[in-house]
Amino acid sequence: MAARRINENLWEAHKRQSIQDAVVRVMCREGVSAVTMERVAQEVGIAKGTVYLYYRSKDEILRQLLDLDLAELRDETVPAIAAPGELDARLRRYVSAMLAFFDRKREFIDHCQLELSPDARKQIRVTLSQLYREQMDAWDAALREAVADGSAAPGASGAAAGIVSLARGLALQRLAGPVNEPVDVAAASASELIWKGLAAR
Amino acid sequence: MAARRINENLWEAHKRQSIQDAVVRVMCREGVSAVTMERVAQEVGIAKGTVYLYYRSKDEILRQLLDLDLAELRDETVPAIAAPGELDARLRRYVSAMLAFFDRKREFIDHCQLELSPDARKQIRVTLSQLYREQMDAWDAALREAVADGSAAPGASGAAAGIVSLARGLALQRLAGPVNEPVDVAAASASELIWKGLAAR
Amino acid sequence: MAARRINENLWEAHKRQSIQDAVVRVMCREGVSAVTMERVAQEVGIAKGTVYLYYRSKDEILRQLLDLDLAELRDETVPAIAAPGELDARLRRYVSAMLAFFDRKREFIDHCQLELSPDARKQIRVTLSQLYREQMDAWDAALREAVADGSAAPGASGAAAGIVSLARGLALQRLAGPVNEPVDVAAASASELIWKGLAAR
Amino acid sequence: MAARRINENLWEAHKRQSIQDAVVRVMCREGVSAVTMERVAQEVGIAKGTVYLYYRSKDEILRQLLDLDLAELRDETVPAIAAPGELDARLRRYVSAMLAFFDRKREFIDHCQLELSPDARKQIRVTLSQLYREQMDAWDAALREAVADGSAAPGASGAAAGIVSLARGLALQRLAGPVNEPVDVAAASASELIWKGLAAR
DNA sequence: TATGAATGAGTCTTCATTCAT
DNA sequence: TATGAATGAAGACTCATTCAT
Repeated sequence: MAARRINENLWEAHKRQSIQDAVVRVMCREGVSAVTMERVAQEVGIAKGTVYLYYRSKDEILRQLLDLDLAELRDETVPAIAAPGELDARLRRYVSAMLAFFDRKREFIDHCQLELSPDARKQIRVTLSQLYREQMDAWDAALREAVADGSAAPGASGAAAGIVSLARGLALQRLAGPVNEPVDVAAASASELIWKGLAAR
Repeated sequence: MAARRINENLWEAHKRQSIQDAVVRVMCREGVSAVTMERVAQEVGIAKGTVYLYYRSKDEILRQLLDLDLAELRDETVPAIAAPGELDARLRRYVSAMLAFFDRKREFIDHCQLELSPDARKQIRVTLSQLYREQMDAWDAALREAVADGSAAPGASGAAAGIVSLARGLALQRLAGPVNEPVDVAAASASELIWKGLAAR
Repeated sequence: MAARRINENLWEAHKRQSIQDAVVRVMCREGVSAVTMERVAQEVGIAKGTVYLYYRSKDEILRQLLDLDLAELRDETVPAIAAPGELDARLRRYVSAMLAFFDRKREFIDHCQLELSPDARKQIRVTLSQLYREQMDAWDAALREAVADGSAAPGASGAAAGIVSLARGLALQRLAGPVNEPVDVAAASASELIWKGLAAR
Repeated sequence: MAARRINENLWEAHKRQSIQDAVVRVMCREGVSAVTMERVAQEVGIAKGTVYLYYRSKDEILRQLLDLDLAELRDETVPAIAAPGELDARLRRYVSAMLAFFDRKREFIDHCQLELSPDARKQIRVTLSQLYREQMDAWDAALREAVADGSAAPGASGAAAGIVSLARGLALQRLAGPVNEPVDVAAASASELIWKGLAAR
């Protein structure tokens, strides 16, 4: 009986997942405006009405899609900043995580800030904003510590915003065009830029 | 006759401008979904049908809107990179221009990557991508030159992508939340971050 | 074998009854639009598909519901008219029965004239119409008899339609607002109105 | 200019009227469930979207339809009760007005208590209830006066509810089946029933 | 040139009914 | 006999676009 219940949940989760996937596929291939309930159902291979057995509304689908992605992004970045290890290594890993995430979500993220109800949009924006704030706070703490123990230059502690911005900008950059470099390489050069600076000494 | 023609063109340009302005106003105040032809016409103070005398379609309006903005962004950033002067000053001016632009367009840009036809979206993306490529090329040239004359560290020449990304990420960062610092200050710290790096020496 | 058959029939009748009851409960508590097959099944505690083992369609359920109620109304009113006893007492009992029925069905009847297929509606209308015709016929007979034996005024024999109408209107009146008087009292004053008339003598 | 404005209003009123008429026609001929926006538009001979230029929603159409009818019913009945003249004549005229109204609206009214949003239904019910209350109050006053000047029997003053109920029941009676008698005749016998009573004297 | 009434394709959503298990 | 996931027809409503005036 319990097994039965678990299987049902698994099945439902699987169905929800396939709907989410279909949304992403349609969005990427055909653009946001193609994401209609009809088209999504067709993509999954089910009837329009069936989608409503798994989601109450179109809005709920998109909302969950973003929620899950934002949670994923948080889990992959914030802990990396506070992790033990040398600061420059952490910097590299953080930028790496950012780039990898955006590479993975590519076109979806690029499209997805829209077609949500105004409420949902506001919520997403708040969440995203909190997330970057968390990253900045983590960097702020990490930098202060590094300055204190001498591994970073005095004054470095103000750079948190810059680091997060660089990672974010780099990620968006990669979304726009064809990806030229592997994540690791891009992350390494960005980290080095920040770490060493341009100036000749 | 020629004067007549010129006046007509002036008049038409003026009308098109007021339509563009109306779109931006509505978008910022009421959100993307409020941007209907009806609402736009009402905002301009003309009839719905009249809008179609100046633009073939809604899509054309949005497309032009973005085109103009992108051109503006290009004019304000690319020349700044190649301008004469010290490299760090140019870096600061470049970042400054980026931030100022996004600050100015704030809510509009934030909303506007959508509601376009798939074609228009693709075009915008290409244009934007070209623009950032131009910025990167300009930085690449500037950096090589600086390395050659010793004002930048050897190796700095690979940092073009990072600089552009940082500026872009910083700009988006400012779009998300309330703006805390003036453009100048933010640009100065970002530039310094890149210029000096974090590492203690 | 026969017993088996009887049991099955009993079981089926029981199931059908519980479905009918569920419909009434949902209709009264949540309004007509809440009466979906899903909601009804849930109220009975069975699956949606199971309902279709007992009724061919939603329409059939509602049709039977009304049929049963109309039969009930008939059984409670028509015999009362022809029953032995003084005419004014019978009048009072008739009106009483009408009011009691509508009081009992209250919200149900009030809602139930709809959501039926056009066919079903027509049928119900015919049946209801027949019922009131029966009541009128019964009153007509009763009145003629009373006139003949001198207990009613000559001319009273044309009043059948009026009596039935008054009872019906009174019943609907009570459906509309909060019920102020007990059935007996309301029936007594209505009967007296008809029996004695308004005119000063 | 003013004329222009007036013409526009006339035109709009005319359009709204033709929509209302179409709704009634469809409702009567094909039943409530046939009243879809599509069908209504088709009946008027316009496009679906055009209906929405004149009414915000389906609900608004039905609501207005009922509002107008209820106002009409009120205007035709309440004043008749308080009008000068003999009480029995006023009784006859009142019943007459009720019957005439329901005859006129026939099938429409019979169908129309539904398909409204719960809110609208509640409002209609309240309004209708108030209307009958007004009729009862008017009768109450009229009866007291008549008792005071001796033209009605003492005790008649309690009959207001009965009169209104009789008229209402009679009206519904006529809705149900084919109409056998002219309004006048039916009203006359109902009035006489109430006025003289059944009892032999 | 300007209007705005009219259009109808397209969207989300509901729910009676079916059918494989 | 019972289930409930799946279906898809149908309905309300929106809005870019057209066109007669």
